[in-house]
Amino acid sequence: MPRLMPEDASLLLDHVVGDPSVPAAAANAALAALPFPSRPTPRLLRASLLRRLAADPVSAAALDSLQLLASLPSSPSPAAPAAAAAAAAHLAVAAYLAVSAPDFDAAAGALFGRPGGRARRAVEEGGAAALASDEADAVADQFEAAVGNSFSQTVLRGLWGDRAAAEERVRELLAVEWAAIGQSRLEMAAERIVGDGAIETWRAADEVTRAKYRLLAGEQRAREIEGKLGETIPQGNQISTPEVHKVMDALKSSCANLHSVVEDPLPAAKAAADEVLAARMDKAVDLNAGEVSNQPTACDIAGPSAPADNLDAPRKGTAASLMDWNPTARTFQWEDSPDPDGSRSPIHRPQLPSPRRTTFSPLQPADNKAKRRKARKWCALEEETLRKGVEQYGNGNWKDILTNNPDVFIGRKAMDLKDKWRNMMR
DNA sequence: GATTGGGTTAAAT
DNA sequence: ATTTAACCCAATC
Repeated sequence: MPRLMPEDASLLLDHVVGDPSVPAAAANAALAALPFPSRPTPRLLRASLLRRLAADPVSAAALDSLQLLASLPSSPSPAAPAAAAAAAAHLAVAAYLAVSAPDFDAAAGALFGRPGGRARRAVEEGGAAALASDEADAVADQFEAAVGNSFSQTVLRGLWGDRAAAEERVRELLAVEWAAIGQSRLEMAAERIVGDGAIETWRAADEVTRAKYRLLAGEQRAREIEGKLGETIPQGNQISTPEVHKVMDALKSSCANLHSVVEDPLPAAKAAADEVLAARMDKAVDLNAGEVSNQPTACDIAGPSAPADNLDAPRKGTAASLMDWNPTARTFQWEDSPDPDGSRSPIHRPQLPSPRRTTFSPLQPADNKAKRRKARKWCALEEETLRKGVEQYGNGNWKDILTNNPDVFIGRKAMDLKDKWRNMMR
């Protein structure tokens, strides 16, 4: 058995750490067990940052990760949703750090002050393109202006002081990023050898290499590919002894074992992406519905959908708000209001510039038919986690089980957990 | 909003 | 053709 070379370690980490269905614990174990490559693949670098963010989504270190992530060369498709999610997460974390710091003035200055503020630099020209936006500029200005102004600080705390909201922005970014992370080097190689590109690859291979391909592809697939090559399988070249058969069987079963352990990450990633897109489209539709009643075809019209919607001040409670009757109007409302009875006239509310929103157009808004998700088989880890979850949180508490295992149940809904449990109990 | 029972779809046998 | 697993819907709490 040859020693594990650094390139091999790099390939393995690229495959495992970059696979969203591999739980954090397993990825960390792999990272601890193998030398981290001196020149990691972009995918591995990205995945490492994502996992670091997942473990610690709202902190100074997270802000670093977010900025680093934005400075990486973008994934295969530099999708607009990804950039929007990155900008929203970065802004939410930076703003939360500022408002939650013991010394607002110092923190806001360090983060948003001109010219050297950490977050300011990231969102301005010359910083990461993905993080730049009019909204980010506006918020940076707000924070800068709030230094020494306790009233503005109160407003900003109300707007940005919800840690859970900031974390949610980061989780949304993680979902988008994982969905776009693409194939590992190993998967691409596998694709070339047994997938669509097989014919060309096999044609170019010499007989020794092709023999290896045959082992990797399995007997049946190899026959298919060689059939398409228009060549007969050279029986004469095959050594046929019981020993060779034993070795081949062993290889095949270890291959099968590998397949059963290493889940294809793409379906989960696709599901996660669909999830995010669907959630956004739902929001768009809901806004339209609330605004224009009795208009069944309203979904066809591009509405005021806004992915940055939840960047709003956390609006808890049921107090009536201007937002209730005029969705385009903006008002501030904060939890730690000094007059909880609401007796103060709105005229006294501070006049900070409202964060601007970038309009977001979901793909294919015309197709309102919510299409059925493609059925994706449950892997052993999911089943085991579900079993443990029912034990721990109780039968029926699907939401708890789901939200406490976000790494495992990627693209699943609470309802799916219920259905799966029903199947498992049959 | 979360959960549930009953129903539909499509893959597997 | 039948069975099974994953997914969806609408009622209910």
